[in-house]
Amino acid sequence: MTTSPTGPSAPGDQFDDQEVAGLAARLREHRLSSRLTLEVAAARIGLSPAYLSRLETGRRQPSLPVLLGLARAYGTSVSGLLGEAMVEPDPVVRGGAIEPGRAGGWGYRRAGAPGRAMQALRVHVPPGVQDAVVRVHPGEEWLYVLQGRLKLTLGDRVHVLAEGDSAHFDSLTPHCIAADSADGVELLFVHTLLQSPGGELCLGGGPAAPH
Amino acid sequence: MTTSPTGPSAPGDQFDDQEVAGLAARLREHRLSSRLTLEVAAARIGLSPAYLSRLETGRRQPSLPVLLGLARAYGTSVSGLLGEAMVEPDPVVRGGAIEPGRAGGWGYRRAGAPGRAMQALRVHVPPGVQDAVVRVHPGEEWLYVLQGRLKLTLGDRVHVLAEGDSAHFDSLTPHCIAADSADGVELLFVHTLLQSPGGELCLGGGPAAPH
DNA sequence: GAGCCTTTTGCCTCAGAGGCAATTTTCTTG
DNA sequence: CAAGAAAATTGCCTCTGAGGCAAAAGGCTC
Repeated sequence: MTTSPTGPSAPGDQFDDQEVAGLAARLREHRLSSRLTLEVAAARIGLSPAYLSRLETGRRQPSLPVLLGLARAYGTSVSGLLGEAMVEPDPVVRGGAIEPGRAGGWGYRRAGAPGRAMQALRVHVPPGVQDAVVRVHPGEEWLYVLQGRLKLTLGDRVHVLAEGDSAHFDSLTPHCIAADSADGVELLFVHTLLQSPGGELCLGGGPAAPH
Repeated sequence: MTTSPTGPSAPGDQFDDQEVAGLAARLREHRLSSRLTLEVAAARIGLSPAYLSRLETGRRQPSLPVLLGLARAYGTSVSGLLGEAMVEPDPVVRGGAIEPGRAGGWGYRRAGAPGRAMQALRVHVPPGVQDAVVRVHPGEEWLYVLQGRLKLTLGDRVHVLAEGDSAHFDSLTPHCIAADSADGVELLFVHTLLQSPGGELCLGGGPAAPH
């Protein structure tokens, strides 16, 4: 296709859409956010730096194996690389939402206005306080580490974020956080409540430690 | 890749996994479940029947455009065709250097995952650069000053925010921002496309007040 | 057996994937 | 600002393999 000299090619001749265009940008984004040079990233994936550069500038289109390799290397899916709308293929609804419990010992203060779809908080998580509760609720969450190191558990993966790192995830992903540094961790926390079913995000609970 | 005559090709040389293998079967499945002949389906997608047959028997691998065309024609996603586990994009974005230049003198770098309702950016606004454009759009906006002083105009009021201050307002409020310090201002910027009435500012200095 | 429909295969072409090496650009550092 | 190093891009080449066409198999029904 695409070629067919005489080809009327049926409806939809140019697939070379946003998707493919966005791919290049997304590839670069992924690599940069991991602070990798072309050389390092390429080696890791099994490509030449030159070729990777071409992919990131949209001058080449990856073959399927390469595409899969890229997705794997960057810890994402092909769908993610293509910026594809996340179409849930199966209508299966996973097991019930877990009621958020309380974890004590955190201090926080509102950093945004209350009563909105989006909530922003500045939170201090003292060391040693384990957030044993796994949270699951609708909406989106974003956080940014201001100071210290954060241990963020998403699903079954544990990420350690340093100062300046941020995370963005679906609140439906079971998640819990804890400090990973001696004097706790300071972070900004923004979340949306797409349909808030009474489930107010309960960060505080315990005695609000200052700062 | 795959080729590289001398190529050690790093870890993970055979991407030709289940995914690619399954693709063939899935293609056939999709076509048959629609009761289409190769000829009809191929015409619809814009391929030759022969080639489609080869794809369905795993003797060829589709290029990216073809893959997208197939997904579209069968009303599914690439991910679906590949039988990919729906892997959420890596939620962690490492902090790092801000890309200079882009967007009218501003430097910014995505701090959250793309393609979501909520977008997070880390922005550096150089001094002197006036954001002449007054923005108005649906959604909510939140920002946090990491460094420097920010002049924020909301409607007809001008606010000056210092380090640690944040603002939360409705994007429908005409707004524009500028640096108010010699070496520009560094800020975190989160916005949603959701709706919500009202709009206020939250000045906050240090760590603070509880709940 | 002959017609008809669908799928597979042989064979060809040529675009383009992908590597290498040289060049240019960007970042450091004196 | 020049010198050097590191990163990114580009020129050029090769050769795989995508993808078309047309002929060759199966599979029907009559």
